[in-house]
Amino acid sequence: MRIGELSRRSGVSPELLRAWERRYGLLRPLRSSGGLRLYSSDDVDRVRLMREHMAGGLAAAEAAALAAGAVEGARHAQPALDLAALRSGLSDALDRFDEPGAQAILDALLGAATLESILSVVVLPYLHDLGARWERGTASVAQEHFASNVLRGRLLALGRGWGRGVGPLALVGCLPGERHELGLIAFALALRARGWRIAYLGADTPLDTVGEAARSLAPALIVLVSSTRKGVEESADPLRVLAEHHRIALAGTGARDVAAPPGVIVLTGDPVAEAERVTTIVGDGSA
Amino acid sequence: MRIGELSRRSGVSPELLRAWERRYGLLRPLRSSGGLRLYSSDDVDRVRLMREHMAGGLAAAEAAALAAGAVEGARHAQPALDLAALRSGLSDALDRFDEPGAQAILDALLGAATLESILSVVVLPYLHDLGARWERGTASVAQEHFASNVLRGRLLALGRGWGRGVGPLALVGCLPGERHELGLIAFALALRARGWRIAYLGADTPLDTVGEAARSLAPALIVLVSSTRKGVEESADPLRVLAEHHRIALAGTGARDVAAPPGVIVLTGDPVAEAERVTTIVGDGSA
Amino acid sequence: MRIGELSRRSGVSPELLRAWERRYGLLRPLRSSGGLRLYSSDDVDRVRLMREHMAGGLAAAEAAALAAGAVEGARHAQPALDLAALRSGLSDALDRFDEPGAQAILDALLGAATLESILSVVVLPYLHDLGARWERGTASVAQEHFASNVLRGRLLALGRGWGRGVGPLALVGCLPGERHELGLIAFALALRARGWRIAYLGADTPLDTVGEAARSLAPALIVLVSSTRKGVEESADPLRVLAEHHRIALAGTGARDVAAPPGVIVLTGDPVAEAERVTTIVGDGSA
DNA sequence: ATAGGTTTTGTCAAGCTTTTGTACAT
DNA sequence: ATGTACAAAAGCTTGACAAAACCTAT
Repeated sequence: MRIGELSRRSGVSPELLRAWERRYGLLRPLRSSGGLRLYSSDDVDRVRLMREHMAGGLAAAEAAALAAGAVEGARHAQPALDLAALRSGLSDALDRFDEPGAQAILDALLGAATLESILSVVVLPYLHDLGARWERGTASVAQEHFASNVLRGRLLALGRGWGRGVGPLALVGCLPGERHELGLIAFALALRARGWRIAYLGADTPLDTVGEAARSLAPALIVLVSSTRKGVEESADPLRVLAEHHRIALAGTGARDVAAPPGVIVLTGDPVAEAERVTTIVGDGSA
Repeated sequence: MRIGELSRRSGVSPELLRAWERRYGLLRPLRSSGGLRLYSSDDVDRVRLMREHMAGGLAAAEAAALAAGAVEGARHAQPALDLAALRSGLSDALDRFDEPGAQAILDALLGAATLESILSVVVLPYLHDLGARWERGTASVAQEHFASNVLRGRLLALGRGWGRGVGPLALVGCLPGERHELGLIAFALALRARGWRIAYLGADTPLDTVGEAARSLAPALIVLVSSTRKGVEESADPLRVLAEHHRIALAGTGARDVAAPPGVIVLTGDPVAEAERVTTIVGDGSA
Repeated sequence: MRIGELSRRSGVSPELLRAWERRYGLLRPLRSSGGLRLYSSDDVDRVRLMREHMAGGLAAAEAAALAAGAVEGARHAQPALDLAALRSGLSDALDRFDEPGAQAILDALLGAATLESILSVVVLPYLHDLGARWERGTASVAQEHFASNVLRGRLLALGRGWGRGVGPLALVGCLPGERHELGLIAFALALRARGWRIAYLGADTPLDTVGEAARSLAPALIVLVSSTRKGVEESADPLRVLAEHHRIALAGTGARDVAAPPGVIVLTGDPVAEAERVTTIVGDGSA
């Protein structure tokens, strides 16, 4: 806003506002191409605060120093959308086997936040937490089954049509024995958001099955997930063979600290970040 | 649409619209073969947004930057499920009599969101908006008919089989003279999602027909809708009689501020919320 | 009809009708042997639509483009529905790893047929056929994985919110070792269509997990599925224990010809029919 | 606080083109 | 029926202008 509007909102004359700027540096407005001062709504707060301090008896110079600093501080204390609260609400609902409640929270999330932030701030941390509670024995297997199925249904629905388009094709699946497909779906969604096409094979996919599909689809990338190191080691030989003909990425906690066959990209970070990285790698190489 | 129509809809003179385009790039209309500017309905929104910002005290240049940026920004930081965009897409498709386009958007919505949120965030607001436009004369009767028929077909398809099952039975219909059944269908779907069985009588149902049906079906609840107050008042006497033998709920904007006969539940809120409330009431009473 | 009649019905002068034809191609009348224009009743609609659009403020050129397109669109939108053809189309699309194609067919199905008929005429026979082809070695494991995941995502989306409501609660899951959950989902959907609430535990659920969930949810029925006889036999003992406290139904081809523990309902038919039967049994008993 | 100059923005005008309904001659 | 013509309405571009708001400097 320009100086007139700021004056109206704050009750301080334009001349005085300019004086405060020159003398105390209270405000640092941007300038238009013609030189007019352009203020933000923060500046209104700053000016109001300054007036309050002066009404409280402070000298102008002191009031300005306080007002300039205070608004900076307040800025950091305001969360836009309370993702943390929604995450714990989701967690509670799923623990209670409350499917409608969980769906309602997911609706709210999907309508208000980006897919990526939902994945990396809500869903993936929730899964991680559920896994930890399961190991400590404070979450039951039934809760884990129930929650997985609710989330899986929802995430798969978001992937509807992910095979369509003109982007590079990613063939995605879990290594044999691996049953946790939520991380894989999250990864596939993150790839999809970057323009990839997805062919989804799901949980517990034998490697010769992957090979079969790869022969007929000729994907630009094969993504395999395993949450256990053992799963990766047991598949080491067929992986090596597969890697001779296709570009392969290996993800999941099981892929860490494993000697990957040559040519296999190891993805150790979170799905969203790694999807970005893989997109860069493949994009540079092939396009 | 051409500049004159945009001017009429937005309340901004053609000269000014051209000036805003030249100076701030607020709009980027297509051109006809002869060079005339052709605008979309998005542009109406943009201009309205600009005027709102100016009414809020912003200078034209800043207001334009915000209005143009709002669309850009929405595109960049897209929520996973952009309900607002889908709603306006639906609105555009129906305005254009583009039935396949509308169906595709409904497909996408049904795949990704809960029926409830689709009803309360997309369909019902759309109906409300259509009604408002119709009153202002900016929507034609043909458009309203077309849109109603597409939505009614789709929603009724979702209700297919809603009479089956084990839940309490709701007998639903419109009061005599009432022809807008979409709100009623939405209400019935929300009840169905809560386990009710539905017997659907549709638009413009004489009350003795309702009485007959009620005698043979013994419903746990009769839901009647009227969008006009007059409709409710004219049916006051037979309603009173019906209420002696059955539990009745009265919904629709016509039900507001009306002296309801004793024993009649008046539902003034949106269908989804009221379906929840009614379910609680009846659930407490009977189960 | 000739141009005079069309003019009378549509309220547009013959000269103007000819101008619209020449300029915008709005109508393409047949010609009599003498060269007179011959119109169909569709053309009346087109002209009326054009006038509606113009009344709505659109310029003639734009109105004509919309009117000509809308009638085209409406024509394409009503092909009769051939379930058998759609089923084989679905099968082909899934065999080809063509996810978008499969989704489009599912869209068409869901828009035009009841869920029940889709399940019993398309999805379940398709699964049966896929199993048979797999045994004969004419379908690959990769195809089966891919198809299962597409269908599972779609069916789970249809079940969204199935935990809500006032109906009896069914706790559903696959027996340990059982990985084919599509039949289970179909069964759950058929129950839901009859007013049941569903708590879904998914594939490969340990029986103590089921017991845990049952203790906290107190379901009216527990549904367990197994496609192999071996799965049932191995779980015989814990099943007996579970049956002492809960009403249990056992479904899937594995449930046939097995000596069921006392009190366990054995469901040997197709999911839709058996859902009906179970609803009758439980409905008679409790309501 | 004032003076004198600058920027911003809504409006208008002139001269020409496009669009579109109607009319007329063949 | 066809083709052409015509005129009113609406639109385009360029350019200008004046009031309001804002700038710097004194």
